[in-house]
Amino acid sequence: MGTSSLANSELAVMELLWDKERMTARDLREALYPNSTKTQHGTVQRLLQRLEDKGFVERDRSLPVHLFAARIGREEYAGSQLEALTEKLTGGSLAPLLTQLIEDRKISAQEIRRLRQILDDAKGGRS
Amino acid sequence: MGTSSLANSELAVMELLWDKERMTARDLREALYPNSTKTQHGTVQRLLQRLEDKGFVERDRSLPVHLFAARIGREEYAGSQLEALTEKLTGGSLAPLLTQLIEDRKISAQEIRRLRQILDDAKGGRS
DNA sequence: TAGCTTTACGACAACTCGTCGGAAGGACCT
DNA sequence: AGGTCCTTCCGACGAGTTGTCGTAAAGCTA
Repeated sequence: MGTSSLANSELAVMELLWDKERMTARDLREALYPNSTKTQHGTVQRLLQRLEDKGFVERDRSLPVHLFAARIGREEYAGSQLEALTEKLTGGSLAPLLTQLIEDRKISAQEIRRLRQILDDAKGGRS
Repeated sequence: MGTSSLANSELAVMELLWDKERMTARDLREALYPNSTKTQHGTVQRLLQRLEDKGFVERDRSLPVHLFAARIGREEYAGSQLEALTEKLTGGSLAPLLTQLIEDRKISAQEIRRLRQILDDAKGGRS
């Protein structure tokens, strides 16, 4: 399904949840706004609610102070974004993008080796 | 630096320019809106102007009827978008994304072979 | 009860995107 | 010259998104 995409502030929240697994709104506020004026509660709550609406965040309401957790992993999100990108631009094929990055020297030799390794494993190791 | 990104209608224009190399606004209007009411030439002009502002399109003003051409290729754009994506989500590394796509079976065996081929060529064939 | 924290939500400004409409100018024909 | 087309140029608008703010309601703790 079309996993929608994350805006900047939303991504910042997700980054924290990807690192810490379970946080309260207060934890997030303190991490995002070091000198937290009181007004920024609302901002964080707003972000969390929208992320919940979009299905990116899970909210544990069993306690009065809710706990938030990422519902989709960073890799999973990154993968879906990459898929959307190839779908939109190259008919779903990754090859042209990879070619371009290599031609532009955006990929190091080490990264190339790593990618080869991944592809080799995929070839042999399908269940 | 940061090549900004294309909205849907803008992408539609670029797709045409990527195919045809040089077009007038009229060509574009007819391709985009088959039953072109008169009002839509403004829309196309608007899109073209914004694309020109963003640096995606080049406008030849030497004739009264301007000629438009893509200033960045599809592959180049796709590559820059992929680069922005990895930069934002995985610290610039492509490996996690590739792993994810393979795990989710989003990449066919044929595509995997193709990617391997590209990587092999890159390894041997650097100038 | 008073005080503090938290949730829930309405509202807002800024921005983007796609679209519309109209002013201005040039080319061409009669 | 006048009229008609076509084109460029640009202001504006409605809708949607994003980040923010303010505040009402609810719940705990003392």
